[in-house]
Amino acid sequence: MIDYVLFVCFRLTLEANVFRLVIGWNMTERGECMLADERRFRITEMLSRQRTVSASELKDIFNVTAATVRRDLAHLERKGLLVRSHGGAVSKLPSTNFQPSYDAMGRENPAEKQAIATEAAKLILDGDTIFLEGSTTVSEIVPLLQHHKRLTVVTNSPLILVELRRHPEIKVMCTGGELQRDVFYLSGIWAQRTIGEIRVDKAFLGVSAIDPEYGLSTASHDEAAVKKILIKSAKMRIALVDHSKFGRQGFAFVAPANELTTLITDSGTPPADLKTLRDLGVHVIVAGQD
Amino acid sequence: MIDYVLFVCFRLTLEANVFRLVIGWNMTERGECMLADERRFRITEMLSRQRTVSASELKDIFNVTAATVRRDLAHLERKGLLVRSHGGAVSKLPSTNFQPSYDAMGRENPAEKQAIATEAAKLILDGDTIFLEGSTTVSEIVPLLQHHKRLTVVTNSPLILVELRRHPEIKVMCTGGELQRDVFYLSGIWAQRTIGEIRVDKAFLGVSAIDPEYGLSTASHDEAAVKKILIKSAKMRIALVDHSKFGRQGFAFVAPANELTTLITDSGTPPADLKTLRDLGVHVIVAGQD
DNA sequence: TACAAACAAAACATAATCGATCATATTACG
DNA sequence: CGTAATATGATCGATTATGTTTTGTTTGTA
Repeated sequence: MIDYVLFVCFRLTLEANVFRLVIGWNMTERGECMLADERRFRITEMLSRQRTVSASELKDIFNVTAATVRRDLAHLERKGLLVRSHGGAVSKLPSTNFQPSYDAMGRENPAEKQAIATEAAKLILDGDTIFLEGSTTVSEIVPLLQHHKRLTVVTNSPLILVELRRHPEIKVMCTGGELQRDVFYLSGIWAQRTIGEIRVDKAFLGVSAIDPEYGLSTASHDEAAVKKILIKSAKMRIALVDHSKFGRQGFAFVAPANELTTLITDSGTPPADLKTLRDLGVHVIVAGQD
Repeated sequence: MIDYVLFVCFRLTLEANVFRLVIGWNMTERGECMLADERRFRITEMLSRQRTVSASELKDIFNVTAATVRRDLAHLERKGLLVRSHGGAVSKLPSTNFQPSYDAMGRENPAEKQAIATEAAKLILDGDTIFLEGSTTVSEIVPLLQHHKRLTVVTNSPLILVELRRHPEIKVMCTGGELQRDVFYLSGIWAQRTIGEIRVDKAFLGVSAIDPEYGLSTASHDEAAVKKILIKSAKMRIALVDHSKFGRQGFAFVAPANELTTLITDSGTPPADLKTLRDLGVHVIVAGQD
């Protein structure tokens, strides 16, 4: 009898307890009345360790309905902390170094990104000095530089550096800095200083979050600092933003949208956002349209 | 009584959880509650390591049917991450594509270089701050850094930078500078300044020409300038030199041989040269000997 | 070539999950 | 006290993920 009780106890508590241990709870702390914010905080805490969470697990842990879990995840998705997927969510926290995040998951919307990069490449003239910032969209520009003459390219992305080895006529410079490996991006004091010392004709910015009113923002403070200086160092500031980045606000503010000279996006972007940007004086190019 | 039951319960769950942790499980890895996204992520992770995966293998690993595996692979193929083939899939990740050209670059004496790099890695201690200079021999050290703790690596080589992304625990910094694409080496004023600002425990120098009497030299003036500063910035200066570099004099002088703390070479080097170096006070290690 | 075994594609079934909507409870605030 | 705002739960049709089955396809071997 006692064995059976123990067994049932074991089964019942096992699942939930794993998570409680993982996220640092102990048994007594869980009250019946948990605030929504508290719950959401716990979710982000889990995601900083786990990469994914499943909706049904969360339902059991917090003793709420699936609807509430969905609302929580939707909320956190709007804040840019995770991406929802069927059955749960995937972490988007910058601090989480789950290995091939750049290699693999940065490959979303390849067609849109390529279309955007094609428009961007059209803006580059022979003899230009340009800055290519580390970002999956921006790096798509590199293969399109075949036929440009006398180009100077400055970059803070090791990947772009490696890609550029195929273009012997291009003069290539690297900013240096500390490697943020989740995004494959050099930042920090060295990057800031070198960028501050130069003046480029065109800077191609990767952007992870844009809200036409709030402006550009990003998940990392370091990255924001680099972008700020880059914006000051460039005559033309061209942002490459696919539609999934719109309406988002990241942790660190970069600049108001009107500091951009040009913004290139794809046809999936809400027309209202495009209009707001144009009213701010930004030259908006929509790739994949005539 | 009930307290006792609860206590035993808790003990049991605790132990089960520890057991899980020990054997490397976490919840998401367990077949029943794995998100599709998680599975696909794992596949890309595998592909970044081994270039190909077999469908039946994946079926067993994830405890799903072949149909699901095929759908996953089809999904990843649409994203451009792999190419499907009968019985599995082949990676299309940039890292794996990139590998061959890197291999082709400097594979003259691979066995010697590897042996030299192995000796070099033995000199690296946990917690060290090291400089890895761009050179094919030096970059062989990178895969050997798996088990070192709390390392800080500074480098002027884009290749080493890219290689190091597989070591999430290592803090990585890049000097910046202008790219010399034939040797894949960052040099120039930015590189010189950043190296001048730091102090590393150990610098691993690639050397393209060494003459025990004349000293170290190289083909490019820029490269020589960087090396000179690097030698000043390092407490230990370790040169990695295979036998083919001996008895040569390059265009630009770097430093006399006695500025080296240590020199690692292979067994093909003339004993007379080794003796001269030892007489100068250089600690000479011959890789591939006892 | 013929044949068996493994693999792939398509069509269907099922269960889990999602989105939207409405109802209810709780809180905040005048 | 009443009302608005918010958070949560409940329900239902739509969507998605997965497994199953059937029917080709490829591959290796005699």
